[in-house]
Amino acid sequence: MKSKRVTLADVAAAAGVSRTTASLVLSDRGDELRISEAAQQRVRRVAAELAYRPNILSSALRRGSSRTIGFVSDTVATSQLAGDLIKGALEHAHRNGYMLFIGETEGAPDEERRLVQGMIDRQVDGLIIASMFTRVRAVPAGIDPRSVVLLNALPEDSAVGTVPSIVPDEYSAGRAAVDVLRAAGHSRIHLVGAGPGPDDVPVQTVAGSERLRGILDALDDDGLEPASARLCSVWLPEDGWAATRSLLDTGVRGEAIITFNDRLAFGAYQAIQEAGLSIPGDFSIVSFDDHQLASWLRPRLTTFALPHYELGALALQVLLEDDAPDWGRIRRVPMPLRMRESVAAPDPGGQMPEPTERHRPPTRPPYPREPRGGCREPAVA
Amino acid sequence: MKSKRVTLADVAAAAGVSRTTASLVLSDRGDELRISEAAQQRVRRVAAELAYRPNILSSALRRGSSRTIGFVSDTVATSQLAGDLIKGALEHAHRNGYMLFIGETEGAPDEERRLVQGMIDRQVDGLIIASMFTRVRAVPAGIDPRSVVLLNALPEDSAVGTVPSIVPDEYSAGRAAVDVLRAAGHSRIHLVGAGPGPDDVPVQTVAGSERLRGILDALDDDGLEPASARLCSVWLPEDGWAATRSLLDTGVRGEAIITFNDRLAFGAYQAIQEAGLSIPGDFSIVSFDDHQLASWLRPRLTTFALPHYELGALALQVLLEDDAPDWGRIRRVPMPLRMRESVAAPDPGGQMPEPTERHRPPTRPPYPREPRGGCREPAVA
DNA sequence: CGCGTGTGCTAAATCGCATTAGCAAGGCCA
DNA sequence: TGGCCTTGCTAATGCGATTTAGCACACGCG
Repeated sequence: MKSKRVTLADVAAAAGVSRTTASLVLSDRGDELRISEAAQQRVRRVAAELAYRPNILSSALRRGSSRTIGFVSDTVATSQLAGDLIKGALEHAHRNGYMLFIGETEGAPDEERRLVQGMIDRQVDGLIIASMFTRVRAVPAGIDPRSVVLLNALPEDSAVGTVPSIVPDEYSAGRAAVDVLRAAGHSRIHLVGAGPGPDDVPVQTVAGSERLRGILDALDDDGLEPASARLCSVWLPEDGWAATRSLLDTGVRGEAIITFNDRLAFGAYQAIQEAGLSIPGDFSIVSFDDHQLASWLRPRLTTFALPHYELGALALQVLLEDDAPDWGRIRRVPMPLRMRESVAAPDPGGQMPEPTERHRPPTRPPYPREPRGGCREPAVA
Repeated sequence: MKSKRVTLADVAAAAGVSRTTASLVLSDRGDELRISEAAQQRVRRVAAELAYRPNILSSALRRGSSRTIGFVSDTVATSQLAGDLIKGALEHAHRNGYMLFIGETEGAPDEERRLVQGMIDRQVDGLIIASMFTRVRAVPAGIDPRSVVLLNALPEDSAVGTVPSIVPDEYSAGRAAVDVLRAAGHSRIHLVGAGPGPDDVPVQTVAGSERLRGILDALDDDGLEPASARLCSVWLPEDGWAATRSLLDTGVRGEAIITFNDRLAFGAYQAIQEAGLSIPGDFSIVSFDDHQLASWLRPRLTTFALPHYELGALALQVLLEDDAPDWGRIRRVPMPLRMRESVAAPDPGGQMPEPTERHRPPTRPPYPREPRGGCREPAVA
C-alpha cells in the first residue's frame, strides 16, 4: 500500500521523453527552449494523470531555494496578539506558495540560536524574527541580513538600516487617542498606566513610551497637560483597577481616561462600575490594543487596534520583495480606531454619589493576590 | 560576504579523510564501521572548528526523513486556545529536533488539500490535523494514515481505529463540575448554554454534548435533574447574559449555575452583577475552558481547563512513538479543575432585592447588536 | 608460498530535480 | 557538395548527504 512517490523520471518515461524535457516543460520553459507543442502537451497530460508532484526538497537542494520561511517569536506565539501576527504571515506565505516554520524561544537566547540554526539547516529562504510585544532586540548572528525581517521589534542601534523592521505606529495612535477625546469635548484627560512625564513608562515597553509621547505631544499642541497620570509597572486588569480606584478617590467625575491597554481598561471598568458610576456618562475611556475583550465589555470599549494581521502580512511581503531601494528602513503600520461606545461628551455636573449598601468598598481584598506590579500614586498636574 | 555553507566534503578534505568516513563519524557509526579513534577525533575536531552543519534537505532526500512535521489547523490557529495547542506541539517537537510547518485552512477543504500537499511536497515525516474546537472530521486523503494524528478532533466513523485522535475528556469534566457543586452543598443546578435533554446542544459541538452528558449522568447518579436549562445556539458573552437574565427573572436565588464555557460565564457575571446580586453569595458558578478571562473576573471563575498544551504535546509524542500496539485509539486528556472563588455553599435565604435606581434594567439594549444566536426559553425541570 | 581473515578506510551509486553543453536531422545558401 | 543555422531534443553533471560494495594492507597459518 506504500504508494511510491511519482518522480519526474516516471513522468518522462511515461511520456516518452527525457527527464530534461519533462523538467523544462513543467517549469514552463518549454517554449523558451523549443520543445514542440505536441511533446509539451504529452508531458503535461501524463503529469496530471500520474498526479505528479515535484519533490521540493530535491529542487531546493539543486536550486538553493526551498520556498520555506522561518518565523521565530520570542515569547508565546500564542496570545491572541501573536496569533494574528502569525496568521497574517501565514496567509501571505501560502498565497505565494511558501510554507512557514514556526518556532518559539520563550526569550531564551540559546533556544533561539538552536531554532534559527534548525531553520537554516533546512535551507529557509528567509527568517522573520518576531516579538510579542514591541521591543528592541538583536538580530541573530550567522545569517545573511538581507533575508531577515524584524516583526514587531526594532533593531539595536548597531543594526539600524541593515534590516527591515515592522512595527505598529504607536505614536500616531497616541495622538489620535487625544484627538478622539478632544473631539468629544474633553480637556481634562487622566492617564492610567503611564505618565505624566515622557519617561514614566514600564521598562522595555516601546509601545508604552511611543503611545505616551503621542499623547503628550497632542495635548501640548492644545496647550494642555494630563489632568493626572498613574504609572503602573505591569498592565494587568488588577493594576487598572487599582489606578482607577485611586483616581475615583480624588472625587473627579465627568472627565476622560486614557488607559494604556485594554486589560488596564478592563480593570478601570470594574472599578468604575463597582463605584456605581457609569461609562461613558461619568467617565469616557479610550484605550489601545483592541483585545478580544474590548467588544465584550459593556459599553463596548473604544480602542486603537494593534494591526497584527497587517504586520505579519507585511513582514512576508517585505521578505519576498526584497528589491526595495530602502530595504532596511522601519515601516510603521497605522493602528486603526475602533470607535465604540465608551466615549461621550464630558458631564460638567458630574459629582460623587453617596455610596449605597451595594457599593460600599468590598471588605475582602478586590483581588486574591497582591497586584504584581502595583501602581504609583498620582502625580497631580 | 556570502559565506558559503560548509559541507561534509569540506570537513572531509580538511580532516584528510573521505566523505564516507566523515559521514560515518558524524553519524556516530564510526565504531561500528571500524574507523580508528584518531581519525574520528580529527573529523570531529575539524567539524567543530568549521562549524559544520549538515544540510537536512540533502539528508532528507537520501534517507526519506526530514525531521519535520506538518501542523494543519482548520480555523484560526490563533485564538488563545489554538495557541497552546500549537505551543505544546512546538515544544515537544523542538526538544526532539523536529521543526513544525504550520498551516491554517480557515475550514476551506481545497485550501486544506493545498496545504497538506505543500507539506507532503516538503517530505514531512508526519502530519497533525488539528481542529480549534472539538469536532468530527475527515482524514485527508493521499497520505499514509500511520503518519497522521487528529488533534482535538475525532475521526469519521469510517476512519475510527485507523488514526489516533487526541481530545479533552469533556465527559469527565462534566461529571466533575456537578461534583464540585454537590460538594459545596448544591442540589439545584441551572444550566446556561445547553440542556436539559442530552441532545439540546449547539450543532457540531462535541464538547458541548459530552459536557452535557457528563453533567446529566452525574446528576442522575444522585437522582437529580437540572433545575433549569437554557440552550444557546452560540456561546458568546451576550448569550450568557441573555440566558442568565432570563433565569434571574424567575426569581431564584442562592442556587448554582453551570455555564458551558467561560464566555457564557462572563455574560452571566454581567447579568448577575447588574442585578445587584453577588457571586458566589447569590449564585455559585462553575464553567469550562479556563479562558484567560476566567482569572480576570471578580470573583475569579472556577472552571475546568481545556488542556491545550498537553493535547498538543501528546499529538507529537504519539506521532514520534508510533510503535504503540493500540495506535489508532482515541486518547482522552483530563481537564484539570481550576478551583477559584465563584463557588460557595447555597444560600437558603436568598431572595429578590428591590431594584434600586442603579440596578433598574438598562434602557438601551444591553448589547448594541442583537445577539447572533439567541437563547431558548427555559425548559423547566 | 599461498590463502584466509581482519582492519581501516574509500569509490561510486543514489535520492529527485535543474542546468549546461551539445547532438542529430533537416533546410538554406554559396 | 559542404558549411552553417535552426529546430527539437538528450546526456551528463551537480546539489550534499547516505549507503553499499569492495579495495589495500598486514598478519597468521598450514
